[in-house]
Amino acid sequence: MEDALHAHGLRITPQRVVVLEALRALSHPDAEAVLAYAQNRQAAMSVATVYNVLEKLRAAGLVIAMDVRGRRCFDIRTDSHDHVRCRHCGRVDDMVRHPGTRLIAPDQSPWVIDDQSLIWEGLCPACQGEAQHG
Amino acid sequence: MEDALHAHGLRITPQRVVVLEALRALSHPDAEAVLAYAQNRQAAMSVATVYNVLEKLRAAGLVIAMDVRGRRCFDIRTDSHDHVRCRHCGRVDDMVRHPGTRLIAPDQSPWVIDDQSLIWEGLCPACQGEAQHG
DNA sequence: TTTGATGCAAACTTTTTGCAGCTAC
DNA sequence: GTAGCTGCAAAAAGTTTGCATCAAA
Repeated sequence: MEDALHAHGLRITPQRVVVLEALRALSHPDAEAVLAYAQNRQAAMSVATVYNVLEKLRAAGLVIAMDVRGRRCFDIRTDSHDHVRCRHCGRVDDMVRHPGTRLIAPDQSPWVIDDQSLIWEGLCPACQGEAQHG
Repeated sequence: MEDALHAHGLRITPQRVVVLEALRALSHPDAEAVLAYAQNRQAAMSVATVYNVLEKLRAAGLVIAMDVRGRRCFDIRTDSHDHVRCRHCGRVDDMVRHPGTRLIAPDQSPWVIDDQSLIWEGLCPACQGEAQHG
C-alpha cells in the first residue's frame, strides 16, 4: 500500500494509507464515502485532508477522478475503462469497452441506458504553450 | 425555436425561448453562462428559472447535460457525440467519434489529452422495476 | 531540522427548495 | 379559470482555503 506512495515521491502518512485502503475497498467513492470509511476504522481524518489526499493521488496518476451529478468520484483503477451509473440508486459500475464494436447497446446489457457522456481532458491548441510555464 | 417546446408539451414562455437561444448561441454553457446571455439581451430571468428550464429541457430530451469539474453544462445537440475540455482554459469542444477506430490519439489531434471519462447513465438491473413506478 | 501534511473552521461555489404571485393556454 | 411557470431569497450540498500545529524523512 505504501509502495505506491513512495514510488511517486509522496510522504507516507496514516491518512494517505487509509484513503488508499478506502479506494480499494469501495466502488468509486466520493470524498464523503472515503471519510466515512476512515471514520468507521477509527482513523483520524478530516474533510480537508480527504480532498487534499485525493487530489494528490490524482495528480500523481494513482487514481482517476470523474464528475457525476455534482460529486467528484475517484477510482483506483488506472487502466482505460468506462463507467455506468444508475440514475435511480446512484450506483457506479465499471464497464469494459469492446474495441471495434459499438460502445454499448441496451440489448447487450441488463442495464437500460438513456444517457452517455464522454469527456476527454487535456490542453487545447491555444493553451499548450501557456500551460507549460503557467 | 418554439416548435421544439410545443412538440414536447412544454409551455412556451419568454424565459424558455431565451434559454434555447442561449444554447444555440453558446458552446456548452453552464447555468451561469445562460443567465448572463439572457441578461445581456435584457430578458427577465432568475437563477432558479435557468435551472428549472434546463432540467425541463433535459428531461424532454431537447438537450444533454454533462458534469465537468463541479459544473453542469448543457448542449443542444442530441445526436451522439463526445466532448473535449481544456484543463487550462476550461473550453469545451465537440469531438466526433470515428466508428471502428480508436476513440482518440494524441497524435491525431492538436489537443494534448491526458484524461478521459466516459459515463453512461441509465438504470441498473436492480432498479429497473422500481423506477418505473417510482 | 526542515519540508510538507493535517485539522479546524470559515468561506466559497453551484444547485435546490419553498412559496407567493403571475401567465400561457 | 387553472395548471403550471417564474422570481426571490434562503438553504443545502460539495469543495476549497488560510493558518496554526504536527510529523515524516
